[in-house]
Parts: sequence; structure tokens; C-alpha cells
Amino acid sequence: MPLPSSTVENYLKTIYKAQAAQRDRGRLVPMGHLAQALAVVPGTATTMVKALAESGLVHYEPYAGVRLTPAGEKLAALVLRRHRLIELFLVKVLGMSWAEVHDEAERLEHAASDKLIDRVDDMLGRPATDPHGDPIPDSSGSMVVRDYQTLLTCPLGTPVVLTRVTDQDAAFLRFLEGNSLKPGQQLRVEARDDAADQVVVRGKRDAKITIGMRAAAKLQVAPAEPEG
Amino acid sequence: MPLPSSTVENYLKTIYKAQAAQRDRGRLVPMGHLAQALAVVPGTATTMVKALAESGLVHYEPYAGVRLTPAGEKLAALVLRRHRLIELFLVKVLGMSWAEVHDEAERLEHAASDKLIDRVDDMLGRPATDPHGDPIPDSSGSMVVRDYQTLLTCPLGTPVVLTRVTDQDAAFLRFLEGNSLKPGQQLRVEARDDAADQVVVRGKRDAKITIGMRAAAKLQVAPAEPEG
DNA sequence: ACTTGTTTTTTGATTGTTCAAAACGCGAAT
DNA sequence: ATTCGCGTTTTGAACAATCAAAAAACAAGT
Repeated sequence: MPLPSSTVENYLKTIYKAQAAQRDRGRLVPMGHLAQALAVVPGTATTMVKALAESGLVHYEPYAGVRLTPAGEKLAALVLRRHRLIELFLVKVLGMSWAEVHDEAERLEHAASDKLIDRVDDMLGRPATDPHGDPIPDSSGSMVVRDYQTLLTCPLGTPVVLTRVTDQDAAFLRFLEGNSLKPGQQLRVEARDDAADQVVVRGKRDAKITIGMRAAAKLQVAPAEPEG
Repeated sequence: MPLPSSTVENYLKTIYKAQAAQRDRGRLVPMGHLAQALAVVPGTATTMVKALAESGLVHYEPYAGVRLTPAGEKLAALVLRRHRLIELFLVKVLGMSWAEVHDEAERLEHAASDKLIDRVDDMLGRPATDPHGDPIPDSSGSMVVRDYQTLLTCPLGTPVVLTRVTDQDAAFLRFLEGNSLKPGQQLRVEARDDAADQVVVRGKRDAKITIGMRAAAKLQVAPAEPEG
């Protein structure tokens, strides 16, 4: 059994993220969704998924969809681990912008050895999250998943801290950076207006920013810690 | 014209190194030699080289061999640049041993973007050589090739400095490291014995080391600079 | 020139990944 | 229940890279 090709790694990673994105973990991911996420035609995804099922990495039900087996889940988590550690490394050590590290990591994650990744992990002090706030699995593939609220669901007026940004689009990230909306930043939601599709946010001592609800839903927050 | 696949990059790199290894640069590299260096059967190399010739990257003469065109040479140099900068980075920044970075770089060189490589180049202070003393091409693909003597050809008794090790085998490199035979090290050849296949070397203030002539030929040296 | 031996090329097949388009299955609406 | 439409699967074909083994070319040596 040869190491998984980068194609296999990408299928597993994509299935993993699709499963995580639907509230009900353990539900089957439809083929169409998977194909779209991977930018291949549906038939291609079907063929590949059948091969993955042969290898015992996924559970596949024709006409229903696909789900990772424990083995597939572990492999997927290790791919995410590589990806996220590389992203953090590129930002922290090489000083790259968080907006540009995603594509780079997308390629490097298939080339870096476990030895290299573990060394990077040590050098960074075994971090819990990457620059976007995504949790980093440990070398055994397990990771702490935390459920956050978003700028759309958190209470108004209460101070919160931005913890995670669930969109890797470079232009979006540059916009956030320009408004110092990065993980760790403390802020407050001042108002929401459904009709106008507006969420008004005020930073610690910055000007207020108005964003759309689609964007607000991508910004996850936690209750602010009492200041120390 | 899509970016060269990592297979293409490896063919170009291998042809480049084979051409450099024969004293007469510009002579054709025989197919058999290329196939062996790439660990493929000769027929595979023939097929691939014909495709490279189609793309204008090599000049191919049936039954004679192959040689890089200027376009191929530039591409090959950029692959070497990526490889060598990555090796140096892994040693200098991540603290890896020079014996283990080759394989890692062999994979990363096909995944790292030019942007990343240039950043690494800056961070390292635009170095001239990698940890093995191999010259690093600049971002335009040109590099300074210097002709050194080896421990087999340098004058006896004269102090010289080790500048380059032309073998990437991990076990060999570990042996050298164990005897502090690394680039920069100053030493002197005390004696050579053809019959016994021995070259006796003495380091600055270290014990003397006896190595075989095959190994000695892989250690390149320059006349020692007068001490400053 | 002929035979021998090595190197190179050709041919045919295989594997992995992909697409286009035809065929199929399944739930919803009549 | 039959049909409609959508998503899914199948089929056939393509491309890149590879191997095994047969065929061809070349370099020598008598």
C-alpha cells in the first residue's frame, strides 16, 4: 500500500471539511457537493470515491453520498495538521501575509515529511490554532473542536474576541486585515439590521466597521476574557 | 503552456547535473546514463526526452543523446535554486542535519512558489552556496561555477579549505560530519598512497583522518585564505 | 563485410486521474 | 402510478508517466 497520492489527500481533506461544515457530523456528503468542492465533474468524484472505499478510507453509499471511516478521518486530520502548521510557519517565521499562505500551504502540505512538520510544530511551541484560528490536530490526528458563535449570533454590545475566520479567500482576508479584524482582536457588535444586510462592529479603540451578514457569519467569536 | 510537472523538472535537473559532471559542457548526455540517474528504464527516458524536445527544452539526437537548450538550462537552474535554498533553509532555520535535508528538498523543490523562494533567499542574506558548497543560482537562473581541486589533486602539505562535497548520500554525509569535515573547515593533505587507496588528511587542530580515494575525490577544496 | 554485443528505440500494455456525454435511479408533482 | 427533473453513475476516451520485451542501430573485432 503506497502512500496516499496528493489527489487522495485532497479528496480526504475535502470530505473532512464538508462533513465538519454540516452541523450533523456523520451524515453523508453528497457526490455533487464533493465534486464541486474539488472542481471536478461528478463522474470523476464517483470513480475516485469508489477507489477510496476499496482502500477502506471512506464509507460510500451509491446515490446517497460518502463519509470518512476512522482511518480516513485520521489521514485527513494529518493533512490538515500539515496544512495549518505550514500556514502558521509561513506567517510567523517567514513573515508572509495570512492572505497569501493558503495557496502555498495547499501545495506544500503534500510534500512535507512528518519529521519536518514535527520540527515546525516544536519551533512554533505546539500551537493550538493557525493564523485563521483553525485548530491544529496533534501528530496522532486528534484535535479539539470548539463551537463558537459568530458575529451574527453573539449577543449585542458584549465584548467578544475574534477567534476564527472560516473563509480562506485572499481578497476577503486582505479586507479583514485592512480593518484589523484578525484573530485575537477584541470587539463588540453594536447593531444588526436584517433588512439592510448590515452588522455594525466596533473594535477596542478603532473606528466602527459595517459588514454584510454573509461576511459576519464567517467571523467566529468567543466571550472576551476579563482583562488581566 | 502549463507549468512543467515535477517529472519534467526532474528530467531537466538530471540532464543539467549530468552535463555539468562531464568536463565538456555542451556534450550530449547518453540516454542510458540519464535513464539510470532517473531510475527509469531506458525506453521511458527516450519517450520523455522526445516530448521535452517538442517543447524546446532540450536538443535531442537519436542514438546520440540529449543536451539542454538555453530555455531548458534556465528552467533547470531555477529548480536547482529552489532545491539549494530549501536545503540551506532547513539547516540554518530549522536546525536539520545536512545529511537529511536532501530528500526533503527533493520533494519541496516542486511545491514551493518563486515568491516563497525569494523570501527565503532574502532571509538567508542571498547566500552563494548551500550546505554542501553547491552554488545557488540567482532568480534569473545564472550561477557562478567555480572549478575547485579535490583532496586527490591538491598539493600535499599546503593548507586548504573544504569548499564543496559532491555527494548527497546521507550515510556519507554523516560520516563526514562525525569527523568535522564540513565546508569551511581548514585542513591539509599529509599523504596519498595509490596502492593502499588512502588519503591522509589533518584538520586544523583535530586528529588525522584517513579516507579512500573514491571519497577524497568527492571533497573539493580551495587554497586557504591567509588568516585574518 | 560479417558477426557480436551493447545501447537505443519501438511497440504494446498498465496505472492513475481526468472529462464528456449517455444512461440510470429516485423523489416530487401531477 | 406515470412522468419530470435533478443528481448520480456508467461508459468510452484522453493524457501523463511508466514498464517489459521485441526490434533496430551502432561500434568494434576479427
